[in-house]
Amino acid sequence: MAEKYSIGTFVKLTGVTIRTLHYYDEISILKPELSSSGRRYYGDDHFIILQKIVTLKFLGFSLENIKDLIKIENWNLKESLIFQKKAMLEKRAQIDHIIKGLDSALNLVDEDQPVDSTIFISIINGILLEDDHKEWLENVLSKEKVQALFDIPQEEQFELEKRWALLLTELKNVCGSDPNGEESQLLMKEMFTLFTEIVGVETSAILQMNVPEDPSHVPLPFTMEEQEWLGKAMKFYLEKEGIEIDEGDLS
Amino acid sequence: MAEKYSIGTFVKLTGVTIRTLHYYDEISILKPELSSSGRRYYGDDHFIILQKIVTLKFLGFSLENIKDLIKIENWNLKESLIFQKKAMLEKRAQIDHIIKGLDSALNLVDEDQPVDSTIFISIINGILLEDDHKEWLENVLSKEKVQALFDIPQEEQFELEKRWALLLTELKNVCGSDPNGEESQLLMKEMFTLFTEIVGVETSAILQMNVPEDPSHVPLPFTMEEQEWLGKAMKFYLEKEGIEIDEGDLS
DNA sequence: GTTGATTCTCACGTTACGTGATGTTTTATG
DNA sequence: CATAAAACATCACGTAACGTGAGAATCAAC
Repeated sequence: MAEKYSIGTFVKLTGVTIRTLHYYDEISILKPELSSSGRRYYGDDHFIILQKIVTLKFLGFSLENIKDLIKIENWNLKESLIFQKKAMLEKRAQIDHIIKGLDSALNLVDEDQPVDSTIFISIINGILLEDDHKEWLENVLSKEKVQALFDIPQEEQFELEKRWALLLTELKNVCGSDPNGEESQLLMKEMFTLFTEIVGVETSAILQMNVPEDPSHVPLPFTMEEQEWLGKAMKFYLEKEGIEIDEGDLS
Repeated sequence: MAEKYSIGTFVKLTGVTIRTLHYYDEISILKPELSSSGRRYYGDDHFIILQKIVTLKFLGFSLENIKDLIKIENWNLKESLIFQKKAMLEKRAQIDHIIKGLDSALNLVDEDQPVDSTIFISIINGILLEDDHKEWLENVLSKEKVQALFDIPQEEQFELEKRWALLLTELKNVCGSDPNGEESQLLMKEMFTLFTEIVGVETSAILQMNVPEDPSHVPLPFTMEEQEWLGKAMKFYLEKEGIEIDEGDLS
């Protein structure tokens, strides 16, 4: 009953491709018998091994790994399985993170208002680098405040992101006009309102936080000229509000 | 203010490697200015493009895709984002499936009893091919029964898998002894009990189901000889139970 | 002028095969 | 038995996004 199958019939039995069997032969993970003319013949034992291979592959193991797993009869499988599971859980967390980013991105582009690409990228970056931001924020705020910041519901988060994007867009539009003009100053007010709303502390407090020096590359969606203009507008606004400000805060 | 950075300083600003910038230059996704001697110099505009690239890469897009996305100023981003999200959701489902398989695998190897590798593979395969099985089962059972089958809680599922593995192991052990011996027949009884318990119908009913011809390669964890022996043992058992059986049911 | 740091261009390695191109063996048919 | 058609064989290159040297050229500093 020990039938031997040619490679053609074997692939029909197993569902893998001929090339795959060639490859497995090449890397010595599944070596068939050879006829005198060099043709490959597979039997039931090969069938079993192949099942092991595809199953373990399905579980996420690499062929290199599988090679060891089926060679070493002494399956120390448990360890491998645990390791594998940890890796998969990490992968899933990673994907969840990406999906979250995609959701926020979709939320932004969903509006009728087209969003400037630099703003878009800046905001999405902010979301994706959330964890870094969190760590960074804990330098200047209490842990509870930071936690509260990240515990706000998704909807609200979306809302804030949208307002932030809109504000940045409008800022970019008025850039170049009078920094002390009515429009500009209205936007400044909205900006600090948003700041306060997001961070949950007063404007004056924000400016007095001693920001630790760090080169974590949070990209600003503004050109040099725009940043300069922004600096002027903020200065006017803060002066009117009667808030002291050190020189050289706006890089 | 339009500073130009050498590649060395640029990588320190951005965090990517030199090789990456070389590569991006090569595939024309981020082309810096060149000095007369051929050295690369990057400016703020390159910085912005690079931010876009890394962000979109984070969102799961391929460089080929990104190339189009930043070239075509007309961002039809929304479509791409939706597509991307769908892909990611699929990926996550896939990973969830794998994790489920790993859990079952861990549950099996967790026992003191070592499990024969063919049995192990067979069972894990059954779990991983769950969906196929479901479809297959709907050919012979009612939809509700099938649904009920897959709705049983995880713990119970684990329990059944364990019993099944144990049974198969013991069967393999007595293989070769008298198919009508006491031990063999006890195992037969447990086997049909398990069948009944799992599928939820009587043994006689199982054997009368007309199984559709399909080459869905469900691998049995038995060698040819073992299968032959199994056939005999089953025949004895069913005869004692007074159940009719057609010839040629056991392939 | 000489060293040391920086940067350049090949060019191969990675994973698990897909996809031809081209040559040989087996099988089927007249 | 001759010949055509399948089946099967072995190269060998392509994939995605870089990592990792090797060896040569350029730059900044002493």
